[in-house]
Amino acid sequence: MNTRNQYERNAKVFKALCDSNRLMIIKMLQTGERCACEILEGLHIGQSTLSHHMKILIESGIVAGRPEGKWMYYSLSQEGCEAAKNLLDDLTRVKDNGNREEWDLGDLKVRVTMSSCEDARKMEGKN
Amino acid sequence: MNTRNQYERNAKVFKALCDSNRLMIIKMLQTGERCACEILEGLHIGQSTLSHHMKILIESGIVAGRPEGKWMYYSLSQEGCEAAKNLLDDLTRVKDNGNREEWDLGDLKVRVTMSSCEDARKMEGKN
DNA sequence: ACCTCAAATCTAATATTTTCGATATGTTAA
DNA sequence: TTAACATATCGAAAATATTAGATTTGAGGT
Repeated sequence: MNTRNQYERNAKVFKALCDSNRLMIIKMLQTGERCACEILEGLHIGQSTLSHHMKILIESGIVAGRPEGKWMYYSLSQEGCEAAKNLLDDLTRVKDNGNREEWDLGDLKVRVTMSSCEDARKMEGKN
Repeated sequence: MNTRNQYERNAKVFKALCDSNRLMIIKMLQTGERCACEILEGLHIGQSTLSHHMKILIESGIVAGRPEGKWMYYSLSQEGCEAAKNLLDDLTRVKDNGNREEWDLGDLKVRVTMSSCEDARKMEGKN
């Protein structure tokens, strides 16, 4: 079942992708592991801001960090990227009505099985 | 070439996906077209808030709207969903170094061709 | 031990997003 | 044409996210 929390968690993955600086960082990592200082040079942001963005990317699972001495190396996590793609696939997959899931949405559990506002209207007073 | 604007535009698609209410709306549309009033009943938000979310979803291309009389029917746009998936695929695809794209990132054009901070260090004073 | 450097954390300012209530627009029904 | 209804838009409040500067932490190097 999909709870509100599930949606929050899923939204978190996409949140990682909805800032243009973070998209640029991901682009940079496509060609391989990079250390923070390299990434920093390409972006017009401060060091603490970069650190904040990297934290969000790592928490989303899309990026992995590998500390080495003073440096921190970042790379795309294939598992995380796959997970994000699967999530988007699931989300955009069209289901036929027979496969209808139950949502944790109260009344809607009933209402969504109706085909239109007109039908819903006929129900008025019945529940 | 990827400009800053390109990243802004791409981020917009993901922005549509990073709110839990919008994810719930998308889930509802998986089983087919729904009118705004139906969607509204399942969510604990006001009517104007729903309208705002639907606008964001439509502008991202993921959802399509079909007005019919007083009602507005929403559905998943297969084109928009495909575009979002392609975008995510592109973003998470690992490239080998030969295919390196040029980014609109100033100095980084040079720097990203180096393999580590150590190498970069050797360059100091040379540019 | 001390100094330097890279990165993370803390704090506060600013910008953006979400939300709601009120109002406007546009459609249908009486 | 008015009334009732569905949705969109406007304006403001509240919640979140982004950012930078200052400070802290932790790893080397001297």
